[in-house]
Amino acid sequence: MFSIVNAGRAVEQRLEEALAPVSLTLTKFGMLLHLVEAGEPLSLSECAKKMSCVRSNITQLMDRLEADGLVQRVEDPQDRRAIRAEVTPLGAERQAAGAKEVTKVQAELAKTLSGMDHATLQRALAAVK
Amino acid sequence: MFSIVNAGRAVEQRLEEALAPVSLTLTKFGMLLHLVEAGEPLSLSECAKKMSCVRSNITQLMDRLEADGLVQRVEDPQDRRAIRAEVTPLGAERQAAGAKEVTKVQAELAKTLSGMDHATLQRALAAVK
DNA sequence: CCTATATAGTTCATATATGAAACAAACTCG
DNA sequence: CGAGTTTGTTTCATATATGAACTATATAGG
Repeated sequence: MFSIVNAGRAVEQRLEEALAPVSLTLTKFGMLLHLVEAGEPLSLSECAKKMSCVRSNITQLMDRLEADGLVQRVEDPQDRRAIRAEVTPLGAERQAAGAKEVTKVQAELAKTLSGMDHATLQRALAAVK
Repeated sequence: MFSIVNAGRAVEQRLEEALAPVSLTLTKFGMLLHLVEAGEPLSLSECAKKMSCVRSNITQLMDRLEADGLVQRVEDPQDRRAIRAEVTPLGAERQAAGAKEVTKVQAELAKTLSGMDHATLQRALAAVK
């Protein structure tokens, strides 16, 4: 059981290290990825759902992303309560750079797990969730 | 790759939920477990090594464990710089209660993964580390 | 023996996470 | 329509984590 926890943390660590050179953390990269994939500004509540975390966490994350100039808070004309997060050009650029690093880690990991049955592994890990 | 990270987080979450009723977090339980297993007070640096974290983290963790009355800082007569963490009777009791909960989660997880080749899974997860 | 360095712990700034409480805006129902 | 509820965001207190800077002690070499 602790092998699963440790393996998860080890992969996280590797991703953090890979993203550090492009000045991103895994959390920031994940948020940017969701926003880029969505193709449109997402409300902070939607962001919280995508990131599987509570909303107050997103408030803080957006503060940091805005301070980095990667994201901008924009008002929602449809709902005056809502605030949407919009990726800036710099944010999109940074996300793309991060994606390259992540792909590298993925390739390394695939190599590490060569010889294993990926489908079986995938099924086992999915079952845990 | 993200399956591994997610699976790890999911297991962590389940452990946190299982430990909550005995007023422990996974971090606190882990620290108590190491101390109980050691069978003697450990210096805070040794604690950091066991927990695979930096020493400043242990300073804070011990502050919380001491506030909970689960651990006590004791001086080391051999080395006046060092401070050792000693489990209190309450701490030992709490650790034992936590261990029961952890065992339950382990059993559930084994059931979830029944039909899978545990050895293969174990090997794959170990390879990632 | 004294100086240089290493080790032990803490403090501080910061990142990430949660959950409770507060507040505004939107919505529902009688 | 207006009261009560839900939804969206923020603020605060707290837990967990890192790394740099600081202090005290130990230890090694000249």
